[in-house]
Amino acid sequence: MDLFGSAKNKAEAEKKATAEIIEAIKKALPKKVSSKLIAIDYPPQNNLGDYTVPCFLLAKKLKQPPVELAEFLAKNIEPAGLISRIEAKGPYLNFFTNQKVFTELVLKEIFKKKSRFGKNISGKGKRVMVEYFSPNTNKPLTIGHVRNICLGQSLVNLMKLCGYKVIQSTLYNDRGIAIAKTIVGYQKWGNGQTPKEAGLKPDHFVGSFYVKFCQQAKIEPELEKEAKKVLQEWEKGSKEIKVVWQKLMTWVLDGFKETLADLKIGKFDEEYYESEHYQSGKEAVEKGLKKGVFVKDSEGVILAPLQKYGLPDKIVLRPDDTSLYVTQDLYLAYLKEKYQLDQSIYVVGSEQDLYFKQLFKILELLGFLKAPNYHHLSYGMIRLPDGKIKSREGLIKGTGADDLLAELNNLAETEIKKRFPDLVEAEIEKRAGQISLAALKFYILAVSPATTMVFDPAQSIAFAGRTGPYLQYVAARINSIFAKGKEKPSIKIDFAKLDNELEFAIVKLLSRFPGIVSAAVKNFDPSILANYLFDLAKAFSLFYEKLPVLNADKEVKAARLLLIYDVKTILAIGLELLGIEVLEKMRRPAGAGGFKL
RNA sequence: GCACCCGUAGCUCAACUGGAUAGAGCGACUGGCUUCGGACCAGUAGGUUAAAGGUUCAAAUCCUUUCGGGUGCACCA
Repeated sequence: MDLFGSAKNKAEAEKKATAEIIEAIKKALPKKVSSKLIAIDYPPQNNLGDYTVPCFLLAKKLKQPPVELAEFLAKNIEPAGLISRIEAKGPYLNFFTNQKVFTELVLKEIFKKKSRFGKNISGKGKRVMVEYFSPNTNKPLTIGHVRNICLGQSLVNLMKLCGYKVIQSTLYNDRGIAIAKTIVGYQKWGNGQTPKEAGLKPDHFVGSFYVKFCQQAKIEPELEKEAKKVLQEWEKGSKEIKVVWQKLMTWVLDGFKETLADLKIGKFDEEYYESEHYQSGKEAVEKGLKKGVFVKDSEGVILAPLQKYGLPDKIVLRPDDTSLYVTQDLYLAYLKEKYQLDQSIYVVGSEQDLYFKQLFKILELLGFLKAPNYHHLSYGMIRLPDGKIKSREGLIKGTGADDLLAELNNLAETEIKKRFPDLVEAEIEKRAGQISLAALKFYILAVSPATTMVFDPAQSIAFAGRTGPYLQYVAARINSIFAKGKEKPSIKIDFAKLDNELEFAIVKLLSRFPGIVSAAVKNFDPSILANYLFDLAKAFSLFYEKLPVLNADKEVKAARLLLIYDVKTILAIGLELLGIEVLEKMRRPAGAGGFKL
């Protein structure tokens, strides 16, 4: 990842500073060098400077020791424009910017552009489909699905900010042996009951039959055969089974809708159902055969020979012409053609890494998109401290999405009541929902996707420290200052008043936001943004602790109001990109009475 | 058996893809509200980056080997 160099998307101040640095170095050198050799970066610590150029590459090119070169450059570059001071520190050439001018550029730009700050055109004119969620429809959702949804959602938001036209899609895996098992379970033990009659959330109700089937099948192995038979009859079009199937699927999807609503996830632009497409996959296979992408072996199996690409061959159609999971992904590629996609992204767990390598190769051979335009956003699974979250035997307590949401909601309510005992019930509920969701989403999104997360239902998600609620809290505090001060921020201030290092640390972080957005999109990794937002919030807290805003001298106050206003702007944009709500207040509204200090 | 991923503080995770003294949060211990919101802030302890070699001016990062964990591997979805 390159948070700096390759990001064309930069704050004005940063653009200007880097251009000046490159220019100055080139001018000071006796020989002409390529700009590529001047790799500007951020120093590891604030006191070292604002920008740094490690001189190794240049030194090699110029055949000079890096330390000497850095010293030479430090002496021979005259600070000008945004650059106020240059220091050689070993082989590093460190640049300090003019704090006042830099601050002015950054704060004004954010104030003027608001949510357009951070926006860029890297995706302009490009159509991209992000397929995520894609659940099996035989059991309730788990925390794993939540990770998928959080990643998909924030990636969509980020790409939209970068100008992409994004089509959100999902694929319901509503066919297959697991569904057949659920049908058998319901037929055997369901007694024609409805979820309502059973007093269960519909997806949990349906899932209970799948679990019961799996438990019972261990004792009665012949149940497995029964399920196979049901699957065959279903595929042949048995009316009787279709009716049951339809009923169960409707329930499950209703249940999913509730969970998605709890997670504040909106509609998908395109919802695909495997049951509707799996048979059409054969057409896709036919086309592939004609193109020579697939071959039929002696037993009548149709496969894609992929060994010459370093991948195992992939079977795409059984000898009896029945299709496989991959068959329908091929068909979907034809269906998706109508969107004239430039890029297609699949958010799916890392256990499918090989599958997607094969799929993308096949799709490329079939003449769809070129390889780099397919991307598998692969994420690690979520495990319990002592193992994996198994879903066949039913969910382990606390790992189901609904349980988890309810549990977090309770925790949040308790926290709120502890702090504000006389808040009205409706307000407690509302805030508990917003805060617990922030905690969950940030907890998941702050970890880079590839990491296998270890999750302990009892203690993993907290509300203090490096958490979603902390970020909400910082934003709420800033709001609070404006509510109390009753003054609007303005850019007609004396920027020289913002001369504290705590303030400049914030300004520098603010200036990096556009690059952070670019990096998050480029790497398909929202955790870059999540971690940045925490750093920004933390920098604000440090400032807040030491320097008063409302009680400061008039001019200082005006300047600081603009600073914190811009912090709030970026926090709000960033949190929204992560799918996290910003709260105006986290405590009882002033004037509501009865608030005890 | 083969392939891919992973191993960083007691725990959960970072580390700008090879750069400066490996950083946060939690937990532990200590301190801070007559001052804009204590879901906060400050401080202390905690590391041979699984181990051993190698490449490099520079390695948690790249290569090799070993150990440990995970995930896949053609007619499941």
